Amino acid sequence: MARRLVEEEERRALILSSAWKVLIERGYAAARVADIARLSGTSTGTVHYYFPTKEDVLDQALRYAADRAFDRHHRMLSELTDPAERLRRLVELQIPDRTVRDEWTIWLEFWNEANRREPLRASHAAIYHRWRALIVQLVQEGQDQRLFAAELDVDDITEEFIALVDGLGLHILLEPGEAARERMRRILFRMIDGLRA
Amino acid sequence: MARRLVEEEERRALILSSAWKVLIERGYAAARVADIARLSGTSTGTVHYYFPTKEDVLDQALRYAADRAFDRHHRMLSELTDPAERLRRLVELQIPDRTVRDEWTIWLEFWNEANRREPLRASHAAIYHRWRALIVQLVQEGQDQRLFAAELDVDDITEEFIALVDGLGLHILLEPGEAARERMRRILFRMIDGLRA
DNA sequence: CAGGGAACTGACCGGTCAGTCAAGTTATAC
DNA sequence: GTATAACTTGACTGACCGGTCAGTTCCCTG
Repeated sequence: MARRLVEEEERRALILSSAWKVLIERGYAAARVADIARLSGTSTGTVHYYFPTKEDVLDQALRYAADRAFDRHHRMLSELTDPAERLRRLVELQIPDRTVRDEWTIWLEFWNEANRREPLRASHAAIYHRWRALIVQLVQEGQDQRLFAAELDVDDITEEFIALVDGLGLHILLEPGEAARERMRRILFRMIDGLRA
Repeated sequence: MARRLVEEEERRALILSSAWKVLIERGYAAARVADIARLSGTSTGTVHYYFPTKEDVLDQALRYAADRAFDRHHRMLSELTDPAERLRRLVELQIPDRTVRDEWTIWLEFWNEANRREPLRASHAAIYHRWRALIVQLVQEGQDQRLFAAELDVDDITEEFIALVDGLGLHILLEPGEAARERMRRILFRMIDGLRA
């Protein structure tokens, strides 16, 4: 019986976004159901009413966070048209600073959990697949417009780009500093320049 | 009183290597002192005799693992002389397959914990500093021998190399496959070729 | 060989927390 | 207005586990 579907969905989203905050604050392992309940303004009973186990809430919160990050980046890109410009914007959006620090923390937790549990690994793969598809599209557009060299292997370029973002982002997360951020920008911008036809 | 210094050190090393196995098997958060004790063939009391808290054992096990990995790689490199050859060997040693999978799992745990606790972040930074120094030395040797282009920024090249290894390794860990391993090799070898004078 | 301290043991204590459930509240249908 | 089902609550239970400590064993020294 789907009597209060809208409110029910709001409730779920509220719990998930609380779980997201708890994940950032305490991490997957130390997250408590009571924390999520408190942040949501409800009780532990209600959290369990919507999500059978703690694992369910946290896993869905990880996916929820990744989806939202993807959508946000996707939206930001639609303002631009030039493929190289779009790639550069993508870099800017991911350089860890005070505000995107949280997103990187979630990624670390996601990687770790995905490495341990098959079902989550599948979710993770789906999310990365979407990321790759986005980059592949940008690079292909660049080639179609004769802006990027035609002989480049699109999949290799995509993998290299994402690996560089992940690796550099990770390093900045663990050893922050303006110089490191500047270097991430420099390295990736140079790579993007190298795509030119 | 340093009566049984040798045995004491052996004991500590035994406990640390057990902790290392538990870290791989269950992860930092789910590791139990009782697991470490069982694997070491001792009691939880003994584990606590050598290490005040669980955090102490696990943190030291992380450092222990990182040190051993570094030493092993360092040793493998000493067989070679050509800088480009050495870099390629370094890549080969880090492509995740059945045997180095464990090492990558430890890195994931290390990153995650370092991201949450300042003291561990300092240990992590020290370990990465050593890694960077190793690569910097290899690149500089290449430049000194006129094998690598002199105008390259050594620090940028080093950071790019390590970021690529971390990013690609991470992706293979989470989405294994021969094609992905082949791609990691291809991308990094191409980068190394690009250093040529 | 006796004394003493280092090394070791594992039962136990105390705190934590996920998940349950019985009782209550609110909304809907008719 | 009443019956019914959805939803909410939070006290409670049972499992888990880190760290302690009283007691034991082992080894060294004099």
